[in-house]
Amino acid sequence: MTTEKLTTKERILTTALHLYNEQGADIVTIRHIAKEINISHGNLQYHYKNTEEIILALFNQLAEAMDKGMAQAENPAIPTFAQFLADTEHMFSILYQYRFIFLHFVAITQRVPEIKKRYNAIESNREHQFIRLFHNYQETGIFRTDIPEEVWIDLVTQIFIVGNFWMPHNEIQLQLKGQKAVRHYVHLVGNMFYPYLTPKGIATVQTS
Amino acid sequence: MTTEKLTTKERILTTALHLYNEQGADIVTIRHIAKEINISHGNLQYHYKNTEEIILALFNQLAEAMDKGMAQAENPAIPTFAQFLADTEHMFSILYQYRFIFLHFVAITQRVPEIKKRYNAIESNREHQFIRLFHNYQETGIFRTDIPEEVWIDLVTQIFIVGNFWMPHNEIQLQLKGQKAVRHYVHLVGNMFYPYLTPKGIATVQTS
DNA sequence: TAAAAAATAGTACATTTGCCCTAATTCTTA
DNA sequence: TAAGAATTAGGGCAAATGTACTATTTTTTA
Repeated sequence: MTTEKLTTKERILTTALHLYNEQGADIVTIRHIAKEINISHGNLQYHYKNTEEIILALFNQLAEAMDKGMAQAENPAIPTFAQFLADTEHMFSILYQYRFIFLHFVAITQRVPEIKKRYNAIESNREHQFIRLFHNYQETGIFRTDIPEEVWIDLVTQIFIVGNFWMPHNEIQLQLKGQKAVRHYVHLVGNMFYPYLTPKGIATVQTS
Repeated sequence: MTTEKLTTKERILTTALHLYNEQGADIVTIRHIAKEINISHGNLQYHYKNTEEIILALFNQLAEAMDKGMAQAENPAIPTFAQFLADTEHMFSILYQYRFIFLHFVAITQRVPEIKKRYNAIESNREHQFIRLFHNYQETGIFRTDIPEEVWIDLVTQIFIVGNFWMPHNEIQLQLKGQKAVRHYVHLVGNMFYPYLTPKGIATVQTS
């Protein structure tokens, strides 16, 4: 990382992200953020008219990072199950950096409707990716072929629900911090697939 | 249902529940609720010092309804998978009536910490119930016996995540209303179990 | 370097909200 | 029925917040 001076706009975003993650987007106001970086709230408002714009800018950062991660996971060198889990961990780590969004997901999407649209578009993409991946694993004999298509589709939905809401679940039930939380729920995702594996698939997973 | 006059306390709770579900607990204030039922906010405050007390009272209603539902599901006449899904539907319907809690679950538990404690206690109970249920189904040959214990435990966590967060997921992605939403996610829960079924188990499910 | 644009600081104001308090009214009960 | 308790209405206030606005300083650029 370079140590160039950050622009005010950049400092606003990093500080806002920090405060949002610490205290929640419902509590932190423009004045709080301004105070934290020692600028006037009038100045902050010059850069971002209101908190909605800041949240949207942060979401765009997240979406960009997710796009990169997805592109990377799209064509793995070796398409193993272990690789899939490593990619999932990478994705979950990115999501965790923006956890204030997912801890209050509905409130955020109500406050910034644009986010809902964008997120659903991303997820729709991701759904097709999963279906392709499953067929892939079926062809290589890792996943079972005696399961109705409908069940696979619902499996994708399950993954989405866990993917979007593991942070609230952790907040309420476990309170794990940082990578500990990430790894815990990635492990859970791994186990979600266990009963879908063939005997050969199970052998593959256990040796890796 | 009797048509006796409701007490002010009761009217406050039903009106608050309605407003919370419609507009969200973050927006609705004591003054809003008072206005809706045409009493002064001073009067409302006489009955409930603040909104936290109202929310806690509503949660207690929910907890009571859930307890009853659980007791009913505990010892089913015929322990079939179809019965299990019917019980799940009943539970999900109850949860849906108090959807304002689950749409902003983290915010609610932060605002009324008592709710977090109570809910975790309930869920802990429910976890044991599930494990017993699974063993039961294994003994009757409906569920597979070649799956590690760890995977069953994580299955319970999955069910909890889906059980607690299907409403936010619906709000953001599908926007189904009422029983349509309930049935959709109960069906999803049903499919979650498919790969855990034995061939005999699959036959049992399909004929029902 | 002078003018224009960008950035910054800070003021002002209307609204909302939680909270506290008092007065009036209605309902119980001894 | 009269005293006491419960209930109801509504005012007052401080703190917080979003928003708009002005004035000043710094940076760009022609």
